[in-house]
Amino acid sequence: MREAILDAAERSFAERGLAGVSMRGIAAEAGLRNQASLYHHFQDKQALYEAVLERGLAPLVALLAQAGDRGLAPGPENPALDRLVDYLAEHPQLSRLIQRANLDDSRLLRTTLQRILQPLYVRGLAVLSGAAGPWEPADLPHLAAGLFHLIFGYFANAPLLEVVADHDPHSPAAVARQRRFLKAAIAQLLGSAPARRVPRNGRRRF
Amino acid sequence: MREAILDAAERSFAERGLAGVSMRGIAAEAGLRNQASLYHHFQDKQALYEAVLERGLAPLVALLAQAGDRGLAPGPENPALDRLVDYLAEHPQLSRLIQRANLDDSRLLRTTLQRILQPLYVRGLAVLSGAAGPWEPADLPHLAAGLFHLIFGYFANAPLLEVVADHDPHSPAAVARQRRFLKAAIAQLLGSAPARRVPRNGRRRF
Amino acid sequence: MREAILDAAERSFAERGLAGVSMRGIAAEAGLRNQASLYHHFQDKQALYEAVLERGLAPLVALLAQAGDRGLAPGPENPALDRLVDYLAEHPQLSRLIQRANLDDSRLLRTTLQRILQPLYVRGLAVLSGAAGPWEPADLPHLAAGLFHLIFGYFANAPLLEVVADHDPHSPAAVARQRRFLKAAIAQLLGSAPARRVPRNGRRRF
Amino acid sequence: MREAILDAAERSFAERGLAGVSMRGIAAEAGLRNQASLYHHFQDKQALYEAVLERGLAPLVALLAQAGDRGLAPGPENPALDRLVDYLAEHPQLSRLIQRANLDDSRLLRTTLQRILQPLYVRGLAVLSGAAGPWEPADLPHLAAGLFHLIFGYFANAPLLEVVADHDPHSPAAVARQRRFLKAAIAQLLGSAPARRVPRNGRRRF
DNA sequence: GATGAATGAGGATTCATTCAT
DNA sequence: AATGAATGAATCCTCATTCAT
Repeated sequence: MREAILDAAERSFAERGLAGVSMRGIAAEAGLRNQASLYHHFQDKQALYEAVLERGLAPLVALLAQAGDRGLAPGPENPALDRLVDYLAEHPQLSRLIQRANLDDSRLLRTTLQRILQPLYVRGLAVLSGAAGPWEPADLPHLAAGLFHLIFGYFANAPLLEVVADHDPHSPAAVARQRRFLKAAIAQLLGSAPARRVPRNGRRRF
Repeated sequence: MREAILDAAERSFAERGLAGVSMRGIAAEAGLRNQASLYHHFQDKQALYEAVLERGLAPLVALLAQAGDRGLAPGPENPALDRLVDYLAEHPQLSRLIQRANLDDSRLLRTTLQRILQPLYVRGLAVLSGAAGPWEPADLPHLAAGLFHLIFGYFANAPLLEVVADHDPHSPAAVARQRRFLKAAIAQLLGSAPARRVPRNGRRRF
Repeated sequence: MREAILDAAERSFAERGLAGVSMRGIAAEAGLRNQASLYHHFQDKQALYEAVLERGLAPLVALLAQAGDRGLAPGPENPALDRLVDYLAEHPQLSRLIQRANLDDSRLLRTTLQRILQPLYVRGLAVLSGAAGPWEPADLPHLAAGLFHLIFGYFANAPLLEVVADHDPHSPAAVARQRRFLKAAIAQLLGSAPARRVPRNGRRRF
Repeated sequence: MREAILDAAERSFAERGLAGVSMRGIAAEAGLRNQASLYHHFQDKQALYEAVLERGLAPLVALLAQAGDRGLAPGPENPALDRLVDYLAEHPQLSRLIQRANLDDSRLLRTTLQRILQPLYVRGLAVLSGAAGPWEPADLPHLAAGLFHLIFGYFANAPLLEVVADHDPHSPAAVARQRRFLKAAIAQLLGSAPARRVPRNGRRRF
């Protein structure tokens, strides 16, 4: 029941945002006959939104926790990026939900996002600080943000790509392609490209 | 008057999205005492939103048109990327407006975005197709989208960065840093990096 | 229009109190097809309530201002009490409205009542301080309150009297009787009774 | 449990009236986690209200029954008025509750009040009919109502007195003063004033 | 005797929009 | 070109109440 509500709300919020969704609509989508029931499970719309976010982000948090020190750095021994892309591809609304949350930030939301995402950011930064590439320490926040946008932007903005590129971003072929693209792109950025070539002095480039 | 309305609406829509903004709020922000006046200038809310979008995107279109065949490819002779970043930094709500428009796509909006953005995309693709790097033709839509997200994501998601990274994304120092970061990142991705270090055998690194 | 709303609201609030009245009901009673129109004239329910109170109390304020230094002290040369009773009898909902306002006091309401009623109280106190009777200065607030309750209580609690006493408090005969009663009672309390009868034998008068 | 509910409900109804109080609020105030429990003890909101009223009025009924034929007539041998004032002062919400009940009269309530209060009224009338003072038989309902308002009005409208007179009506000093005031006022009205002073020149005392 | 869940009706308020001025 | 007024529909949320446990 609570889960059904969260499911319905997740779909709705991802698709139309906090302001664009009505409690009536969520109730209907959840198979409830009445909006009042929503308020039995969640204090108000904002609380429901935050619960949706928290539940939606949990798997990502877990996934990155599993990855440990390697973060999303691509490489044969680290499946984290693959897994992340797979997960995002299987949950097409998740990227949109996160993107929405960034834009719709209210005070409360900001708190929630901060609580959930800041640890991720801090760990991610640690990983990046070991990366090669032309990056100075002051670049790292920009680099972290850039990777975030590269990874999540594809699914978040899928409809746009559909429209301007006549490209179905969710097709299996496109998802596979996006996985390869992301790996290569991250490798290019972090200097951790699969060792296609040996750096001149034998030191790994990163 | 019309411009004042557009200004107010642009701020509002960028900040809270189509559904999150009321005609009353826009009228108030524009200094009008009555919402009815809005309907003298724009047929309805949707039309106002589209006018805002169109006006907001025009400078970007012009800027990219000016860049011509070089697109955003970084290099000493191409100031387009610098100009774009400067423009986005000076119009902090613009990136958010565009990101919103992507997410809020309705039928009508989709049409507008398609009309405006598709030519840009097509030209951009042409430019990218000449890029170096490990990209096959089928990667190009992914690469184009990736660049788009890299560039616009920084300003669109500024508040998030603020919160998790304790970083003021709009400070002059941060903007300058982002400009350099973007150049370097695009260079890494497109293989047009200024030859900061020479690959041992003279072959471009990617 | 505004006046029609105030009329409807006055009737409703007097009869059922702030919480007991719905904006929908007021709109209907005012002949409006829609509650939304109420909000064109009054910011919210509370503001409407306060406007009703202010308008309702104004005649009383004026009446007492006219009475000047004599206040409500009964006597052949001071028609104020008669006029007040007449006015209250002609506006049966007014006493109830005031009684309601006393009970329903919220922060805002308290402010309104204070603004309107405090000057009346201060002036009334001055009048009473000249009264005869067994009153010490510290009795005066109690005396003022007592007179207030004597005067307004009759109409405010009319339904109760109807029920327990099988008495129609609004009938002309009853109103006339109440006028005489009030005069006599105030006279007894303030020591200014018209010398209606001389205790013939020194026996206690009552 | 039942008593705890009645306590909570009494406080709530006295403070905000029947319409201003929610079953949820009462349950919370009674320490219950769920409104459903209320319905185990009382059929519905109206029944709860009536139970509160009945329980609240019982001590007053008892007190007046004890007073017997003397009613509230003040005098050294009759402590009823003192007791009543003490009781009202100790139960500050009771006067408000009664005043509310008068104003909120619904059909059902009217029945309850009638059942409880009419015997009191009838007995009171009998007592008053023996009173001295300038009262004719037809004055008696007015006199009875007047006494009622004098006595109950002070506590019912305490907040108003607080606001306009900067007077704490519940302070021990004020309560003591009110007791003396009421005695004196009733004495004045009923003609049973202790012969405190002899009019020095045969002129009416006021 | 208490509670969690559900629900229909209704609460206040805001919405986008229109019309007369 | 701007405004005040009006309105139907929708907003979020709370209401009193019921039922199964």
